[in-house]
Amino acid sequence: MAFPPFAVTVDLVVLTVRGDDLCALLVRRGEEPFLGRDALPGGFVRPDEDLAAAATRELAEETGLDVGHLEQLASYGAPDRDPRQRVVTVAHLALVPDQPAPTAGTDAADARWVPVAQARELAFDHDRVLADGVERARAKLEYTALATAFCGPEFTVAQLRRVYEVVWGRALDPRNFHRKVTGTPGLLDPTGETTTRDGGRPAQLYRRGPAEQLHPPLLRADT
Amino acid sequence: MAFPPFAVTVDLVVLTVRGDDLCALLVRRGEEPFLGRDALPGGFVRPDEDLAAAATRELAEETGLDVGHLEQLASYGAPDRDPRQRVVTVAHLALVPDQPAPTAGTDAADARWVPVAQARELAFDHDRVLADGVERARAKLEYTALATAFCGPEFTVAQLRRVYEVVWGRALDPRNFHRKVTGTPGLLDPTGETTTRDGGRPAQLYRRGPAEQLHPPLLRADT
DNA sequence: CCAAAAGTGTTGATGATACACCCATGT
DNA sequence: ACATGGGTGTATCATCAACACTTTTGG
Repeated sequence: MAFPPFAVTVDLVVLTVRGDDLCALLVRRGEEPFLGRDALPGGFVRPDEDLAAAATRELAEETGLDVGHLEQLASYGAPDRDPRQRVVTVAHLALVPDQPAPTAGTDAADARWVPVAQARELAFDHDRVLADGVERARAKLEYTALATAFCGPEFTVAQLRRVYEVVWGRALDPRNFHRKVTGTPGLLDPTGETTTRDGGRPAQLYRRGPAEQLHPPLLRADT
Repeated sequence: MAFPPFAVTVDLVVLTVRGDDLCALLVRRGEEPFLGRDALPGGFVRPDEDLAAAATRELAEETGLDVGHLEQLASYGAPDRDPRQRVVTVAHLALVPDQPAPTAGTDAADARWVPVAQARELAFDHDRVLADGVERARAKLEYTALATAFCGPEFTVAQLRRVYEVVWGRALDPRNFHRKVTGTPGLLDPTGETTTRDGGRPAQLYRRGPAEQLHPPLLRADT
């Protein structure tokens, strides 16, 4: 059977919360096309490899990161998106805890975190892919327990709230947020430990619980 | 540059509401592999064609249907999903109004509607793809105006409610549903016309309005 | 008149927001 | 003592489920 040959790649929108910014992992391209421009990390899918496996492998290669969460985002296959040949890319979204710096991996020694608000003029159609990934992350925080993927294995309610505030760019009431998340059964698993902090009352430490969905959802509407 | 060659296809989960069932469009395979089994309609992406364009073209070829809504669903690319060669398929979800029957198209003269509850043992990994499409449709009815895509250009509130009841498999209160949808600004656009009906008070006819999102959402939870 | 389906009003429960207030720690 | 941030109580407001009720047609 004759069929048109395509190259298939995976690209990764890797997001984290650093300080006051939602950041994406970008690599500087070392070859044409788009030489010198920033791009999302990614690479070819191997002949015997599933799409999810390819995404996991690329993420491990580009960064030594703990992966909080990895899911398929969408596929992009405009005929002219790569000037060399016909390429369809299956983009994936990864949410990871804040790491000191992405450890230099094999593919991309110069991978670095860039606030998504400043990530512009990326190679290929990666502006669009990044925007879709950010929008997906914002939407999913509303009704899933995904925000915990941005935190380390143990975290306080205030750290979790910080994630929501940074991703949504909106202040939340600490009191109501606390009641909401501690009142959702299965969301948070108290460790019994507390943190020593710089100048306030110590906070309870939690691990993420078994709940995946948030019911009822947290809303980001202005109202 | 060397890269592993892949075939890329689009597959379509085409859903409609017929009577008391949510139905999917299936075609009987006329060749190996999976000869004689049911499958989702689909085909190869052409060399100069976008993914969305390929989905639109296939949908037009397989059916002469009015397309209420078409969106990308997900991609599937397990190495062994097609025994002949490495194929990655980009599945799309289409919601269409109830049509008397899919008109025999070029590719699939025997395309037909099958209730999703009875669609089993499909070719390739299409059981999984269909299940993902149905779940996506169910979820999106909650917070978008997508249900109108299942209706014709003009419809009554009761017809729209019927869509929700069939897709969710759950009875809704007619009074509360009516208030909810007519009270959401931009969702429904009254035509001023009414229907003549079999034995009750005539209903107002509506067209779908400009609103895409439902705020607040309609919930399908049991509570 | 009666049946059937459209559409309205009202009520009690539930959840969200806003904010006053108390608790535990470092300096 | 007091600043800082963690955590609780409570009033007000919006929304929802439930259901009695009225309206408009066909037989």
